[in-house]
Amino acid sequence: MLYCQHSLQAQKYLEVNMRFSKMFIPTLREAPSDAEAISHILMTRAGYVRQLASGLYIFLPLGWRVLNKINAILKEEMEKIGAQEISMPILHPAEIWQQTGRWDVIGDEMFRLKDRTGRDMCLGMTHEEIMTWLASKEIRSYRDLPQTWYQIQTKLRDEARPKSGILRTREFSMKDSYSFDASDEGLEKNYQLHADAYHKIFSRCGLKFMQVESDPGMMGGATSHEFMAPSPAGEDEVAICPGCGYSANVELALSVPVKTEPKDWNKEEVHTPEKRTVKEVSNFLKLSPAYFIKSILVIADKTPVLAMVRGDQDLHEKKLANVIGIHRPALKTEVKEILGVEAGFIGPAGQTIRIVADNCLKEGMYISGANKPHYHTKGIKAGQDFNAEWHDIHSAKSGDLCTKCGNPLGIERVIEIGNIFKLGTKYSAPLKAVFLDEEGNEKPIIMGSYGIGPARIAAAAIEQSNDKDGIIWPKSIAPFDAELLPLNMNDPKTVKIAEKLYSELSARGIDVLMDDRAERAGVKFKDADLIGIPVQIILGEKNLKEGLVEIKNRKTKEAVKVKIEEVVGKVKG
RNA sequence: CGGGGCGUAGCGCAGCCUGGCUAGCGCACCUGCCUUGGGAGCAGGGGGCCGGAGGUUCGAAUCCUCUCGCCCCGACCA
Repeated sequence: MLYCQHSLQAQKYLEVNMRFSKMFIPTLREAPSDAEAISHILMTRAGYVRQLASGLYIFLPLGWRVLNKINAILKEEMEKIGAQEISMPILHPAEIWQQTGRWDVIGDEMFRLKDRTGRDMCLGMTHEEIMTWLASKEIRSYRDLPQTWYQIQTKLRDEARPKSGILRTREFSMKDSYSFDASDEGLEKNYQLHADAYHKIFSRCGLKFMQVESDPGMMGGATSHEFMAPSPAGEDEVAICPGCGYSANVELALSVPVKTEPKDWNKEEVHTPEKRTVKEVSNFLKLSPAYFIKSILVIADKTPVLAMVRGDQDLHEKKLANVIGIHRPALKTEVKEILGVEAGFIGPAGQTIRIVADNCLKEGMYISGANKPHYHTKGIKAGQDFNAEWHDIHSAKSGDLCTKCGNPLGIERVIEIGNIFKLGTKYSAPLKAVFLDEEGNEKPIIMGSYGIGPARIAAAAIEQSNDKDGIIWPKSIAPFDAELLPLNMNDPKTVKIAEKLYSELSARGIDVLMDDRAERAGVKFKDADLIGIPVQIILGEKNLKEGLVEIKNRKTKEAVKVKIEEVVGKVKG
């Protein structure tokens, strides 16, 4: 009996919450002026989110429903690969972060605080440390492995620059999972299971996406991939080869710049008065920038390094950092001091400092600074005029050739929606998360970590699917399956049929939002399109007189008239 | 952190340069009438510490200084 009362109440509550007149859906006719990204504008206008402060967002009922839909998919696919859901604190003691060294490595991006006793604490930006701590306490034997634990948990990062609405925030929810294995083979398997699960997740969420090679960065470990949703609103770029399928974040994408027609110059010094940049000199000498060497002096750990790329290429800081470590550009005064000539006329010839040069400079003849004010040297050749450490340190750009198959690469802007890392023992070793193998040897657990940002999925879905009228949700993550639009709430017949359809659809497990407001038809249409529920069921007086209602597809705008009795079947199918 | 922009009603904006009536417009909101297939119409109404502090001035939304917040570009992004 008690149970019955409860469920009756629940039923009533549910119904109230599916009526537009009762639900909190504050739609806006105009977008706030500080919104720029389409997803940000539409989520705000359609009443999905509100901003509390920079990088902090409130999810309103519609927005929260979308996140829950996404989370449900995440959970299903995680459980399918044997991951077990747990929940970790977001307030962490400093010691654990100190043990892995990240307490010191990570800078202002970590929120730090002290508890009342003065103990250092931080807010979790990710959970490798805490997950590993747990494993270190509980895992003893190879028999306890493998394990995969996951959570959908809040992360906090004091971002240098929150941006694009919900895409880059200081507090966000993340599905993060962690695998613990006794062997590299085990990790490989879990890594692959996650990659497969991620493909299913993003497909189910209706996204266009791709998996690309990525830079493990400070996460450590050897291998990592990112899942990217193509969109101009993204902040990453990937290089894609249409020939062999090679795809990688431009931070590490390898490419071969298109070769230039070989020149056979005699070495000579050319007077280039006041011409300093590659652009200036190449215009002055009427030669393509590709015949020049761009030399950039940087300071790494107090020692100078001369980095060189071809004149038509750009140096990629991250690629260079992977070779020489953290570095900064040299000051103008340092250039003069170290190389003996002002910036603009520096070149590799005769220099004795460390030189790191882009692979493509190995071949060909170039023009470079003569290390003498207002002069450049024509006819410089690698091996003859200078020696260097050879690496791919240029930014891959559209039209560069694939290192694997030689086809021209394309560059695409993307939103990062997920990543997977092979961590190895980076965290288990310092935190002493170890196990005994069959022979009784103590070994560190082999780990992987895997993240997905649900809010980014939502934002990416909107970025990829919208029109001038509003959002067009993929069915799977829409806040409702269908929206009922009784156009004239003053017409008793309309109301009666709307109520009937509403309860019939609900009874069949279809989530319906009924726009029961006493608004005019135009307002309801506009809001329905803005909110973006995939199916609109339109109840107009004229059609109802003939026993018909209209079912309209939000995406295609196609509408079909069907008999009232057929609505449920039609929507369900 | 560097560069740029903006803070005036819930939202979008004007006014500021060249100081001076009661700070204004559109939308939204409230009341009534009317209307009901693409953000209707008429009439009436409520809502503001002009981001904050200090200064200049007889007088500051407006000029000056400081400060806080938000957005964009860059740096950064485990």
